[in-house]
Amino acid sequence: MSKVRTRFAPSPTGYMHIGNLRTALYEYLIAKSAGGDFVLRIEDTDQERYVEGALDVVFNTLKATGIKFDEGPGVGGDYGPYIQSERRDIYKKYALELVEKGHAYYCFCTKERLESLKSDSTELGTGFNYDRHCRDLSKEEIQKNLDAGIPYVIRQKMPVDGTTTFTDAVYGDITVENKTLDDQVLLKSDGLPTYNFANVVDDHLMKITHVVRGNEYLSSTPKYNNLYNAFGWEIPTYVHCAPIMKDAHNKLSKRNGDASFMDLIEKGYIPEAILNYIALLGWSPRGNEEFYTLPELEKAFDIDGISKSPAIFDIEKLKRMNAEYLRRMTPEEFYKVALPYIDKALGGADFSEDVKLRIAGLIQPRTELLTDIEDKISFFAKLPEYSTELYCHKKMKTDTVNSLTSLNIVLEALTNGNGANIDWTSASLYEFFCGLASENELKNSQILWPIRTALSGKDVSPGGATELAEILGKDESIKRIKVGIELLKA
RNA sequence: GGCUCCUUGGUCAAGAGGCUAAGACGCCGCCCUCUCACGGCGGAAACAGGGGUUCGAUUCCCCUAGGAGUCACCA
Repeated sequence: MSKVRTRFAPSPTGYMHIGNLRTALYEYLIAKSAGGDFVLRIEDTDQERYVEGALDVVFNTLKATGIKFDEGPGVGGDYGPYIQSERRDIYKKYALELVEKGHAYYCFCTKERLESLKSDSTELGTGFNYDRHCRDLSKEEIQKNLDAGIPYVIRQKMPVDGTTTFTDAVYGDITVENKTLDDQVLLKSDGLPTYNFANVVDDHLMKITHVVRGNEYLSSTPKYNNLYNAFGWEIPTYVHCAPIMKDAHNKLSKRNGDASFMDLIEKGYIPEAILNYIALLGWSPRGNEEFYTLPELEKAFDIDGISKSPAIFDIEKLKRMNAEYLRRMTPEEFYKVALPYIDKALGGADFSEDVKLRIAGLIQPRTELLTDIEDKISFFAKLPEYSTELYCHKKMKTDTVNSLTSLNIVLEALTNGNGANIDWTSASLYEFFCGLASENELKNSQILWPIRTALSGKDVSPGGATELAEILGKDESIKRIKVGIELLKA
């Protein structure tokens, strides 16, 4: 059996959507799980759709996810060029070969004629198929038209009777009647091939063994097979994938304003989580494990696990997975990815590396998206204005009155009492505050909650009273407790 | 409309004739707890409908319904 080769063949539209990325991932995994090659090919045969900088989007996304291509633009390979617009002459040659063999023909029909055929067919409510007007032109007529410089396309000559059956690795055998097959255009009048043609020619020439693509191509696959057969080429294994949906009725798409890979990164998701999540959208592993690194996916992936029905993209599950990825990082890894967000949250405030490391430790289990960080920790740099309502907490049995009492007790103990020289760490502060509570016949929470509130100025904080105190340091903590006392007095 | 495909909890999904129909996200409850989160435990929640085949169908066949794709000199 020949070496497995797959290809990712995006057209450069400047937007790498999630569905595309998943297709690339599956192609990559199919190749790598079999020790094969993964090829990147750019399908830019439609010059009108070309977008400046689109290639970079493709490159950057693949790079960010770790999906490396073995051949393609920039890295080369034995089957280049890998950009279709640079392969123009190749297609023409093969198109002519097909004409020669009697499987394709010149068509001189004008756009106007085709338009009117089309409008007729919509009126009748039937589908549009080219009426094969030019299918049986004589050699002389063709030559005359060519000599006269009349623009032409080359069309594929479909069989008229019988059926065509093809096998898809996901959907199984699919049979269609040949009479439903259109004599599709292979070579456009601008000399460039259609996708339908370029795709087949390139996949063959590049020795692609597994064609992975969206199932919107399912219905045109019989035409491709007729093309392979006309050339006498080996038909690849087809792997058609159901789409990723935004909801029950709409695909995820740029048009709907849905997030691209890069959008998700900007929203604070990390590439590993995104990749892991989309691998599971439309594919299911053998066991119950859901977390896979790319190398693990290479081992676990199999075509049998690909599902036939569309999958709705669930941002909640992605979020959860992202959170889990962040938690599973070592503290050092987390610190590294979180640092830009931490620095942003802390503004210009002067915090040592050590303190930032400890802040990271506090937020690591509490962060779902990296973009959550700023809001969670900005109070470290600047105490927000807050309402004394925050001191009232039913479960903690606190209100503004006993909170004031508690804060005064704490302030006194910390400045003049036996807490004045306390070792300023979370553990010893915790012990000390609990001691204060029992001395004054208070619940721990009646001491700790007011402190936590005074230190953070927030209803929730990434850590309790003593954890916040340790990070803020003694001076700042006392300062904030005083602010709290003033607020409660007023 | 023709053709093709799809249909298990709200979502992702396992299942490949006999199971109390997995697991995960989300949701609810309890526990843990210096708030929140994390973690632990538990719960509610599904085979689109109807016919067959079979001793027995989520699983095989047919029909219906619903949904999707396609019917371009776009990919």
